[in-house]
Amino acid sequence: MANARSDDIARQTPAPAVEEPPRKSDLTRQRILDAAARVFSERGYSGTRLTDIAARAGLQAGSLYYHFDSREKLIDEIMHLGTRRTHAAAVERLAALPPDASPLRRLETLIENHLLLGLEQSDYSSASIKLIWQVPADIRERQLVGQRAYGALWREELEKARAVGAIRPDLNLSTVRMMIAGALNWATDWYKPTGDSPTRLARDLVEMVLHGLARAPAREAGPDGGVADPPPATSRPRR
Amino acid sequence: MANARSDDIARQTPAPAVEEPPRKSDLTRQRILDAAARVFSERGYSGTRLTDIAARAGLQAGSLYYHFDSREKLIDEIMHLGTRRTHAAAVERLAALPPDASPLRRLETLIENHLLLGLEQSDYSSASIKLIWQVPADIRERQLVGQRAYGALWREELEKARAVGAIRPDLNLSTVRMMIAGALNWATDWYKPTGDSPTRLARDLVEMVLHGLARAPAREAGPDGGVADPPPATSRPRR
DNA sequence: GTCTATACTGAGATAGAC
DNA sequence: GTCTATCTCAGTATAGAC
Repeated sequence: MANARSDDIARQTPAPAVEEPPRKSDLTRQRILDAAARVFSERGYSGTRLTDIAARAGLQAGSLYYHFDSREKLIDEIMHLGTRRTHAAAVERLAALPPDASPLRRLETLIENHLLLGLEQSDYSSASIKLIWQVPADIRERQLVGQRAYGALWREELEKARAVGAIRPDLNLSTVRMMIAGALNWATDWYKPTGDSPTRLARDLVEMVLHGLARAPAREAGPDGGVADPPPATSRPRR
Repeated sequence: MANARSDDIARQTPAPAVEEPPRKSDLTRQRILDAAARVFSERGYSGTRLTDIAARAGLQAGSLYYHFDSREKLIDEIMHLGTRRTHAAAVERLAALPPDASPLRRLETLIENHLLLGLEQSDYSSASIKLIWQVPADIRERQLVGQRAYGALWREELEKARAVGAIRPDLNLSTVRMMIAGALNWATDWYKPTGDSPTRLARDLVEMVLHGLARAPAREAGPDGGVADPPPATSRPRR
């Protein structure tokens, strides 16, 4: 799938206080993490054996234990990194918006960021999404705690949008959040690189989430300039 | 969660041609299936051991093999039943609509049916949803084949809606289908009986999917009478 | 048909040589 | 640090008594 995955967005290894040459075989540790993120995101929790990870990292299964205490610790770290990475990228992309960007434009950014990271930009993000409901409950609990900050970001943006009347006031926002997450995260599973591009998927998804599936009769332009209105009825149907 | 699950909707054991008393311990077989559906839907693929299933069905692990060749066969059957059940219930509920129900009303029905079965009405449906991306690829392939008819039903209804102009013409319908599935199916994982009721969730979900999150300025009533329009701006916010 | 007892297997984990 | 070899154990599956 993604030989070209960069995964350099928001790599947040805490920078050493002083310039140190990266200790020679913390590089191996990193290789193992990268390999594991990839394999887990491809084969899931029960489909991934330590042997697979070791093979991809170019060593023997037993050698992994020099770097990690257990398979579980390895999973913990990958998922944690995935969440942090998604979160950091979101913050970054929000910051890159013009300061007067509308709340809807900001939500759009959150949606795109999450989907693109999960689909093709980061094995860590994909893995954390794919694994969250596959892993045993204790692992999941730890992860959900770590995801609070990211969840809070979504909540804030949604509330901000509601405060200024950009979104409907009648929906339970935490339900909304979970539904959007579902639509985005499920894609991590069904997405095949042979179909629509991630960018195109993101577009349709943003449209659906913000404006819905139903033909909105005579919808007028909203107060913000950032979000495209649904195209006119004459658009050519797709598929 | 669901001691009261009926699971009698669309139970499709092929009726014997002649009236036969149900063979005494096909009943056991059924008990095993019910137990397995429940446990798998609660603990997932790798969290479920044959011992758990046996315990819930009231026998020893080894005894399962009198009724099923392998754990895999058992999973196959449960998931298959889940799909059939969801599909059959959908057909039933569509048939129960007034013949002049609008296409949007029909989509609404599909959405509600899928969500409610997955959340609380059928362990089989929950299990098939929860397991589909957890099981090994060969099991999944078989299931996806079995789901084609149900997928086709969705596709038909969506296309019908588009044909009469009830939904937007610019979205890729198979993407739409997967996004809706994601929003609905993800709920099977995060849903906790302590929050909003499934009915309430279904309402918000239908609203989101059909009309979107954005405040639609000056939306007018659609041509169909079945679907509630978004409430006025004065609605009281939730959460 | 269901039980008890046991065989088999895959995969995580450890030990010790290099 | 990484290898090879091995231990351990959980969990599926089988055998044979009842």
